[in-house]
Amino acid sequence: MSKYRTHNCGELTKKNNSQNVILSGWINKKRDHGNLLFLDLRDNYGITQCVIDKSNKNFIKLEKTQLESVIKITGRVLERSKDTINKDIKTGEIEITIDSFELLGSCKELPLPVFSDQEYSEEIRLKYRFLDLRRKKIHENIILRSNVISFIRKEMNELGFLEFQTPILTSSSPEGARDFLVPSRLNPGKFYALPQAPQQFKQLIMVSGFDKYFQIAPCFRDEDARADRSPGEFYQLDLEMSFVEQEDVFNVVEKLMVNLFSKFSSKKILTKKFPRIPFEEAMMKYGTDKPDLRNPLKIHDLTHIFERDDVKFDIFKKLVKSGSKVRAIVTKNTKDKPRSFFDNIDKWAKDQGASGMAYFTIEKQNQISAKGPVGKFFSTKSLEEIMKNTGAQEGDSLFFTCDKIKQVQKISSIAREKIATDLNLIDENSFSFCWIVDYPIFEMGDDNKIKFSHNPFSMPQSIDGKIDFENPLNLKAYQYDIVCNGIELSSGAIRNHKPDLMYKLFSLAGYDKKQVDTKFSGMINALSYGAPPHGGIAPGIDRIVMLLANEKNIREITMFPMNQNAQDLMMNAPSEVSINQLKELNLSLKKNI
RNA sequence: GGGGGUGUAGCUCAGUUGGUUAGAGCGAUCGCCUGUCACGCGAUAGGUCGCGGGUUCGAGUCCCGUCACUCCCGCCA
Repeated sequence: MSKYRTHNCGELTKKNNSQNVILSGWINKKRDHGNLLFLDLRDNYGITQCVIDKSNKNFIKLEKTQLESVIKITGRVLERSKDTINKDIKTGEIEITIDSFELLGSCKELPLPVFSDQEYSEEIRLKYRFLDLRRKKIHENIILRSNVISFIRKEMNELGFLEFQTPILTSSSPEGARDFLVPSRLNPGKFYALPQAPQQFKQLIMVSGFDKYFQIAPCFRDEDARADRSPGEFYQLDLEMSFVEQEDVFNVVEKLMVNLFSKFSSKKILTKKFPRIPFEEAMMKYGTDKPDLRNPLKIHDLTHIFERDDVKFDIFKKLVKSGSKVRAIVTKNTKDKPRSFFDNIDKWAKDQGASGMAYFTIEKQNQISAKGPVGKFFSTKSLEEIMKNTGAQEGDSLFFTCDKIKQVQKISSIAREKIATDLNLIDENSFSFCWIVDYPIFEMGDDNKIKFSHNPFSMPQSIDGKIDFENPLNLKAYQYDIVCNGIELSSGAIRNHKPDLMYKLFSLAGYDKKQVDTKFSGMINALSYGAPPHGGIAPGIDRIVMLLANEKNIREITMFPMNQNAQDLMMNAPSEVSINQLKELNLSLKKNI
């Protein structure tokens, strides 16, 4: 029998009536009636009410013991009378009559109340994270995270994947995010880098013949924080498979996501087979490559309407002539919405840096007409054409925006979100997954040079067995993203396992063979000794847990997060180091830091 | 690097047009209370109004600067 407990604080029921028990835990709450004291004892498993009265010699001592102190009590389970049952806790049918107690760990005056629904500043929460983590909601989030990770491990093992660790001290990668560097003592002047992802290692694992690999992999990128992005480190479910095509990877991930999300959330998954949306189509319909498909609104291109002579909306017509595009969003049956609804969206668009959003509502008396500030510029025929193009009907409204392609995509994408939110069109009780596929390999850089738009290791798609190297900007890759509720969970690809093809693609981006050999020596060398076709993906664990826990901030699902300035306020990291440590590493600091 | 928000008691917040001694709830301390489960009642302690400067007879309040936290942009192959 344990010295500290016979039961935990979440398991006793009336079945245990009149048993003698020992419980240990934190004092969650005291209700002191002067001669009678109720004390809620809490541990990881639950809360149990304990009672003591003044006839017990321990009464005064216990009455004075601080909240959040850790105590051990011995006592007897007593079934509560009907009118004193607490239905809110698992152990609410019983209480413990305290016989004696022992103070195991005393607690000073608390810098933040643990038992409370209050919100606290991030600063105090992070500094006293061990107290913050005792609180119910975040405690449960962290447990959820643990359960999600074990579930993933179990599923992956059952699917025949092997889990391997890859090095944490590795080499700096030439492209991508900023690296965290670690100076090498044995190699003065040289640095390790922490991996941004185990990308090259997992491909090497495939070349080594292990067939299917996964890892709950820590990844390190020295980039600025966001609400959904920790500074410094995050975790991916990194996976890679040999002898597969894109659909094989999709099948594994779809099955995993559906199992995972249905096990850990009661929200419904809208489509169990995730729609595949080509990148170009996503950019057109949603203005982004991470569309929230819970949102029923779609974006329509109406540029050609503004080339018609019977449309007199000159501001847009002029812009269209100089190469701008017009995009529109249709809202169903909004003819009775107040003027303020439309004006708010126009004002909002202006706040977002757009020139605003023009709008009108389609009406029909004798013939189709448009009602609204710019309605008079549209002829009946042009309106009929708009209705044909967009599926809009009488009583529907259209919101227009006109700008250069990138800006018009951006503003229409966030307008789609804004309008749907205003009209309450998004079903918060669902998950909507999709695959974005057919990413272009290259894009035109600001310097008018062709550059890789994503991962340079992706396999280009061929048409009729041929790859069209003459038009590199048209080349598509077997590269894909998985998106859920507008959040990018991950991107992945079928890899380019042919060195010749890799040299060719790099040459299109302006790298000669020698540069490729230097930059990616490990990879390119390995691919030259018999590499299997392979591909994979790496869904972000943190974002998955955020979706499952319904949290907007990554710190709510991270045990010991850093603040926005990448500092750990509890451990005081980063910190200064001694002169000797620097000396050993052959480092010196600039004086004026 | 840039933009927005916040900063008043241990915690969460209020503080009017610039005007006497800066308040409340929770927590702490002390006292009363034997059926509470956000127990109740009474009292006490607790403040560099983030920091520095300015305007003013007078600044928590107005102005300038600065720091911290946070959200966003840039960045994130």
